[in-house]
Amino acid sequence: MQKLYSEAPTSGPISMTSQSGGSAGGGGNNAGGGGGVGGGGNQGNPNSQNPNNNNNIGNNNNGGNMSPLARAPYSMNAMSMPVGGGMSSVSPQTAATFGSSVLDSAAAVASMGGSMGAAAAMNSMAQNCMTPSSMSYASMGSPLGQMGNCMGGGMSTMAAMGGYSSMAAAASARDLDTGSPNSLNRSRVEKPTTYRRSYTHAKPPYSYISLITMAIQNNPTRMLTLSEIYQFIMDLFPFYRQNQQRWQNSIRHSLSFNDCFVKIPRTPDKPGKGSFWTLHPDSGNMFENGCYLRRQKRFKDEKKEAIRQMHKSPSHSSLEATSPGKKDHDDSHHMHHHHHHSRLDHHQSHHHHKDSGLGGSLGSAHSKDAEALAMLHANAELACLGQQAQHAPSHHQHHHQLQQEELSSITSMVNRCHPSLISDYHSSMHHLKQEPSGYAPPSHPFSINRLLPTESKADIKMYDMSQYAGYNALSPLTNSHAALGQESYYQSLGYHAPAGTTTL
DNA sequence: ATGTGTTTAAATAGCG
DNA sequence: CGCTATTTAAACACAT
Repeated sequence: MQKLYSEAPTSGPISMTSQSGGSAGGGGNNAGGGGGVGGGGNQGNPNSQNPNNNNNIGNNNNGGNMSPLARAPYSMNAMSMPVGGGMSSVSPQTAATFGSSVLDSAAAVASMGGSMGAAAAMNSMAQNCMTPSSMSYASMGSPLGQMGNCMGGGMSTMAAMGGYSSMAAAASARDLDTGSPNSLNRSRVEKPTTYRRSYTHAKPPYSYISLITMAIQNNPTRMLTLSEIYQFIMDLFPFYRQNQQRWQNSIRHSLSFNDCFVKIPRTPDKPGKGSFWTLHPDSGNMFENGCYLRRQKRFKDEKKEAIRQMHKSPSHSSLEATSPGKKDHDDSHHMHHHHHHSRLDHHQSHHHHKDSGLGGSLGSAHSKDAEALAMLHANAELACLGQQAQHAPSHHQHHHQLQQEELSSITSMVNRCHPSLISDYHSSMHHLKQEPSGYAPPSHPFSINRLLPTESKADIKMYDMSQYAGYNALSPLTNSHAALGQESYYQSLGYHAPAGTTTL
């Protein structure tokens, strides 16, 4: 029984022995900060999960106005559009694209998607290329969709599953939308629509790591600034328009704590706030098991790990740290992709030099490097895929069938997404992979089923489904993507836009 | 001041 | 039920 998600970001009863104390650490001087005491008790009463209090602080955007109710449940429709309740939080570009608040305009959805029943559409798309028209929708610029590279088929599969038929969508849309942007249905809202409310507040079934990965993967450059990551998440999931302070802190923590995320310094020619974040080239498909809530094993960068180790027990000389083959110990034993070194590593090693004082992996960055790097990543990811497919997870026999399917869907995604990568992709595949034969397994491990409690499957209600579907099938990005066309879309993201535009 | 990053610590939650 | 991944809080360090 995996839990679906909790209502409030907070979560429960945190008992916490309040006290904070120990200042343990302190340590790390070098790297950043360090310090403090940690854990601290939560100040206020922990249990109160009222999402309301706190945050929103200024962070701007977000909709201040959205009352919980106002916030539409994201039905697919809602999802499909950038945003909800007020576009306030939506990125300018996106907003512009859509003009008015989407949410309300269920109609829009209907028209747009009309049928887009996600599932069907997606699947078919995956298989072959789509016609231009289908492409628009399916082409999934959807975050999830594009995640294909690494997040993999899983996401897309899920989307497919979602299959909330358009009717479902329609229905919900219908309710929600009263037409005017503000109409937030006051009156109706009041009614005990608990369930609906819950949607709204429902926490997406993805870990922060998944979310970050989605965000990064979704971007053509495969590099995002912190604030862009935030924005992506908020645009996609209304849930995160609340309690920003809380989850954003978590995001930050995730970024620095997990080796799979690599920080790339901003180049002088691109002034701005923080650095760029990207995925470690070797991180591979961290969600190959199809679970976006918890990976089986955390990805660890050998070097960093070594350093950490060293840090801990200085006794071990640097030798160990340096030796490449080392470390695996702790986790390696079972599974992983790790070394199939091929050209990937090559690149990688080639690239990094300095990096943060520590192990430095990746970090150079001369503007073009950035691009190169992005490319590199793309390649790496693709390659990973290939590899993955190749020697399938021998370890856990479950998902093997996936590969084919995954591969093909990914292929199509790749084609759709980064034209420039296509060739690379092919060559990678060439290298690492045999060609897909297309047989499609009747059911795959990545299915939404895996995300739902078995027991409750039976009672999954339509809205539940649509909720999931919403997460995957359509996204603001998808639409905008469709509407603008990739290039424009990229630009709209501000990668080439005038300074300031993008980076909030 | 505020946003970014790091890091410690503790609580919680998936999963085998 | 145990192990460990993830989430949440907080304290800092730094850069803008």
